[in-house]
Amino acid sequence: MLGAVLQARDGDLRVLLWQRAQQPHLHRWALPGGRLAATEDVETSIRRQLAEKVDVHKLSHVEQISVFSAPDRFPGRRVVATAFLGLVPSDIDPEVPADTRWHPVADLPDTAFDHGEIALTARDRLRAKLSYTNIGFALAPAEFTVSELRRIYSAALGYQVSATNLQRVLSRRGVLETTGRTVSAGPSGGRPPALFRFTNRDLEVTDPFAVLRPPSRGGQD
Amino acid sequence: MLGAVLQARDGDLRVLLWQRAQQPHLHRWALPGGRLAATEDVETSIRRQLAEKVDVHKLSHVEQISVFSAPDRFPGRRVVATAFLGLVPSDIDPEVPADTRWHPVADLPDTAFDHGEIALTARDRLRAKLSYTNIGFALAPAEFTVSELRRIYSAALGYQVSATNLQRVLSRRGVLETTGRTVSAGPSGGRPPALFRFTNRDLEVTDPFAVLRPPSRGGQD
DNA sequence: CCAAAAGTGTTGTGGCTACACCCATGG
DNA sequence: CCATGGGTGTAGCCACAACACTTTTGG
Repeated sequence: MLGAVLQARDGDLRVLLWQRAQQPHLHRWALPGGRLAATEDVETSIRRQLAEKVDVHKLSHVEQISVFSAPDRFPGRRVVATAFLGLVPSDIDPEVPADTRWHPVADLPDTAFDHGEIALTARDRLRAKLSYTNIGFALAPAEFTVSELRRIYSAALGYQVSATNLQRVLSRRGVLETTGRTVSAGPSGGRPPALFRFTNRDLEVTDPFAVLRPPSRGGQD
Repeated sequence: MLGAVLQARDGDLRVLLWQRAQQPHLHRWALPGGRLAATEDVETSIRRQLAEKVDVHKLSHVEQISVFSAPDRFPGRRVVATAFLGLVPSDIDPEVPADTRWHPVADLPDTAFDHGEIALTARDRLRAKLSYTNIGFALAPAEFTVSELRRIYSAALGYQVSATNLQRVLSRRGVLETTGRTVSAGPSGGRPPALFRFTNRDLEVTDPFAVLRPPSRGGQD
């Protein structure tokens, strides 16, 4: 039961890690997690673990990544871990314990066990879903300017995206809508930006990317 | 540990199910599977289970679907299942036990526990991957005509795909290649079809569907 | 020579990137 | 009035679906 909690922070995509104080893997950085209790399903459990151990209460999105089960992944005894991707909006700053840090996923420290690999898998899953779902809602505040959103997408994807096309793609898909309000311009002037929000804060697939799609007229399934 | 083994058979996408002979869920249809042994990882284990129990030795592709963990999914005690998608090429016909059948996924019988839901999840995963990967190799024989491939894709997707465009999309992506050989025409005449094969029999993503893709010139990550 | 099936040529379209251009503000 | 950042208009591209057309066989 491990959670790769990701957030767009300071221009990078970061993952929450804590530094181990005992053997094995003393001083290495690990993903937070814990054991499944008898009356929970796995998603409930990982949410509880993250709230209790690292004060992350407001995961805007949680999904399963995979089960990691190589017999030698944990020294001594057999440990099978179910790994999760969790996302935190960029305007939230949980009060994490002293041994815990947000590390850039692109520049991980020495990680315990296979936790580095898990973090990278979580990042890749997020990146893929940014393209074909509305999952950006889980990284962004409730309302934001297109510039802010651009910074978030750039951090998560690892390259600069154009604000112009970001707005256009998400609007065309009906993912983004304007609030009608604007916020005042920055200290160096410029036109005051409009505030936007995501129309839907549940995950939905917005680009079914079905090549070989069903015939346009005629029977479905 | 459960395997949803799918195959394109007789024009349908089918899943291998066996009929339970005891309580609970007497006479309902269940996915094959078993328990994880101490020295295996989960993929090795599901391959072993399927070979031992239903004589499926030649899974051309195996991947994890998800962990199913609702506390009440199994009556009595808590059972957490890791579910897999397994694929069998259409020219193989395993000698399955007497209590086992290939059921169309679109028309499932009464299933045990949540196994029906798992089979549908597996089908949806396969359908998505047919669009953006070369996963067709796992459903097709080593060599085949475009017509045969069309039948396989149509069965898996649940709607008719055009042979013309199927060949074109897969060729453009470099997924398909001709063997140079042809096979003789059918009883009703017609031009003898060419034999094709997949260029690669390992899973690869052929359409990265990255909207918001990185700038064409300039810095990557 | 005709029906049937395989395979190619070609047109139109939608969604995207790139970039030029216009808009609204602070100093 | 000009620098700065926000936002729109538009051209071009590319992968695809659709369908007309050509090719090659059996009878």
